[in-house]
Amino acid sequence: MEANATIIKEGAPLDCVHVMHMGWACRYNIMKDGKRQISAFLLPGDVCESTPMHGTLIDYSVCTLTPSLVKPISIEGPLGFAQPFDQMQSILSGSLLEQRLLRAWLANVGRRNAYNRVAWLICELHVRLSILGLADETGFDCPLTQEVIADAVGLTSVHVNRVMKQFRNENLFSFRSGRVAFVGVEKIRKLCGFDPAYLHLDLAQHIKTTPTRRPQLSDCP
Amino acid sequence: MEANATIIKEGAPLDCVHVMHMGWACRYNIMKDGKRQISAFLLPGDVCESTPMHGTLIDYSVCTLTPSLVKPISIEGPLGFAQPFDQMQSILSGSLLEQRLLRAWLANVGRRNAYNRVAWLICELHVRLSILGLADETGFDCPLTQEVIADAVGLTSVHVNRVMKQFRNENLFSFRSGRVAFVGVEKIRKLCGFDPAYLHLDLAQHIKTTPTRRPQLSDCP
DNA sequence: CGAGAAATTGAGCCATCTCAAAGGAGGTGG
DNA sequence: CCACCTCCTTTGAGATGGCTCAATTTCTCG
Repeated sequence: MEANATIIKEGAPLDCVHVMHMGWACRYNIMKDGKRQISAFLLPGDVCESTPMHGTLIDYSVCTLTPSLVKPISIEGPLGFAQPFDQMQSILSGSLLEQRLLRAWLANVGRRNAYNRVAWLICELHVRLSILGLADETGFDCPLTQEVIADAVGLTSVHVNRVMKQFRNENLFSFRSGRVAFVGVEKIRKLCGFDPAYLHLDLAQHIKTTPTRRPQLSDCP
Repeated sequence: MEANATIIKEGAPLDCVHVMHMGWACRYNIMKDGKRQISAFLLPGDVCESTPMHGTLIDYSVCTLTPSLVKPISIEGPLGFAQPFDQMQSILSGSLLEQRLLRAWLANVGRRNAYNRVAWLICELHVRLSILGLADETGFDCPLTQEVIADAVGLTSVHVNRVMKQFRNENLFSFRSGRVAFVGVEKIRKLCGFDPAYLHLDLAQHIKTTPTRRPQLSDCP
């Protein structure tokens, strides 16, 4: 799929599950006044549907942020029918993980200032990408626009820009031309109160459908 | 239970489910700097555990806000074992609803100003309480402190107070001595962009464990 | 009636927003 | 390979919404 392609439209009934194989996407809502709130970033291995229950009306939209490989998986009939228990379990784990992320995001937006908010998001992305083998201590490739980041953390793109500049000046990390380059991750985590364990990301394994070695973003043409 | 009693402590493993029968509670997280973010209000009929999966580590705390009647229900063994499918289904529906609420809250905190944010929360509470028969067009009893509201919507209690004053002056509703008294609900919904359908609250029925007629808050001593 | 909690109010500050313009960077047609 | 276009980033200036701090008043309840 192209960058900026719609995968899921708010209000549609769920009849099929989309798994990200390559590329980035985001889950979001558009408010009456046109503002957008992003509620999740979807990375390789993630499922676009936050709770893949057949027939439910979806309360968010999903679109790609980069060229992506998205695999749709059809669901036959209502869940809990013809579906092994294990699968149900793993859907539940996935749903649990989504909730944890959402609560963490809510706290991030509700109770941190712009500076820590952005730093925290960077830390989260770093952890998640590390698990996928898409990040290391030096940093990671990040296709996010400052405006996208702004919509995720409840700020203005202008202000995100200023905060980024501050990070650069303070020699914490730089975010330029699609790459987040760390100077020291620990320092960043400390200042924004990021706890890498908060997600219990071991759980994430349950919902991954692809093998341990994930496709690299760099594999992409 | 007393008001202000802890029902669930963050970090504990889930081994039992708590159903609210009477009174209000809230789910929250305390941040490293001591700030609190409330992520949900729990009303009669609600389950304190947002995803009752046995053994999972809970990433939030829950405490009562009023004197409450809370019924613990033990879970025998891991979920999906000795549990009928229907139950699993309803846990999943519950989890889905929690997610919808969380996304709505995130958008509320991330993308609305103080005024609309508080108005929106009031609207949500009104809808949920209406379903329980605890609210009507004239308003509802609301035991929330301005500080609690502030912690839910990412503001300061001082500022919540000023916003409340504005609502009063503009003749939209008043919030005094534990009662939200509407002048006109529709006007409020319109101004803050509240859509009563967003939660698909019909779904809520799935996770309720108590009969249609709920205990009234006013039944409480 | 007294004590503690919650609500209210004022004054001043500053974080973040808005508006606007200017500078890259990559992509495409000629 | 250049000119141009578009999208993104960067920067400035000024406005303001929401915060902090602190004092006062009102409620609630024993």
